[in-house]
Amino acid sequence: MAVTKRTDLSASLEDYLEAILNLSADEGHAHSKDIAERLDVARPSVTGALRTLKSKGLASYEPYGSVTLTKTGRTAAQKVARKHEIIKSFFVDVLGVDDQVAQNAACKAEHALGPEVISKLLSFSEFVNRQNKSANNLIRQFQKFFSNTGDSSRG
Amino acid sequence: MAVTKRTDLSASLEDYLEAILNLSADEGHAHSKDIAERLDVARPSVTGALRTLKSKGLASYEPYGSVTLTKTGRTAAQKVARKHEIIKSFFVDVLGVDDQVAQNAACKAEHALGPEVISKLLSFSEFVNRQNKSANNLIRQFQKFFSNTGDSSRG
DNA sequence: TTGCAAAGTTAGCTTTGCCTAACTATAATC
DNA sequence: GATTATAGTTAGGCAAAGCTAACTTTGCAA
Repeated sequence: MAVTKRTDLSASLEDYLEAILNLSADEGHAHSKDIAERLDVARPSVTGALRTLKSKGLASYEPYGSVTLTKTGRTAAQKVARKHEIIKSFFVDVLGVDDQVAQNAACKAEHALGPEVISKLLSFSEFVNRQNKSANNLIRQFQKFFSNTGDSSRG
Repeated sequence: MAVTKRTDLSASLEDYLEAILNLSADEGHAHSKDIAERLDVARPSVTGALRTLKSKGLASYEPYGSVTLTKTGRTAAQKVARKHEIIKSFFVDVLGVDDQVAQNAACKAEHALGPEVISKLLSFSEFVNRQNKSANNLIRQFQKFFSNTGDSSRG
């Protein structure tokens, strides 16, 4: 098996990578200030994180310059973003969780779930979202089932 | 709405609570040393955590004495343990994830998922594990579907 | 009953990740 | 080209959570 990661990234650094990736996609560039806003963090915290990302070879960045991801960094960021998408889509499409709640939960869970779980979660969503009548029907049944038995006081 | 928690617990403190609860159930008592072993942490780290739990009114504990949970502590611990069970059972019974992998993933995800998601996840597992033929059948279909399309390199 | 091993604690240190206050660089406008 | 707002950095600090090394307590066993 190929060696993919030498050092595991912290949840925090994964968040920074994801923010840079998303800002680059949404705005065309990732400014330090925008990263701070997106992560709801003070500007000096971003400076520090960028230094760390650079030292790990994940981001290209010069003081007062703009931020881009290296190839390695982009790959890592995409992995996190993909997890996020998969988890959120499962929460929304299968479980019927509210979009904003799903978004927040996915933000946290994306750092907790490894490849085995993610892979199966994705397959499950795909399976269920297929033009598979019985699967679709099952989800509709579930939504109905939930509205009878489930309520938020059970959490 | 009733006030349930004044201060959110860190993931780490939740882990300690859960360990104390589980040790008490499994062994009849929770010794500091056993908590350290279960959480794979050094003994002094446990001393510190117990002091914190005590200061928050979650554990009863005197230096060199034994550890028990207060009523509040037990409630909090049970909430965490219940999340763990729900998540793990979903991973194993619905997704067909390996038991040990599911166990580890649940350990981490239990700190990330709030009541809305947990509640729906539970209902979904219940729904699927019912003597509901079509649901059962669908899960079997999924396992088959997965073995064709899913593989761990997709994570 | 003494004496020793195991359990628990203290002291002191490290890392991570965040903060505020204050300084510097940049770039935009007059 | 000087001025100034904005972006970014530095310095210094704090809290959480862990660690090791060394000390104290406790309880069992000879």
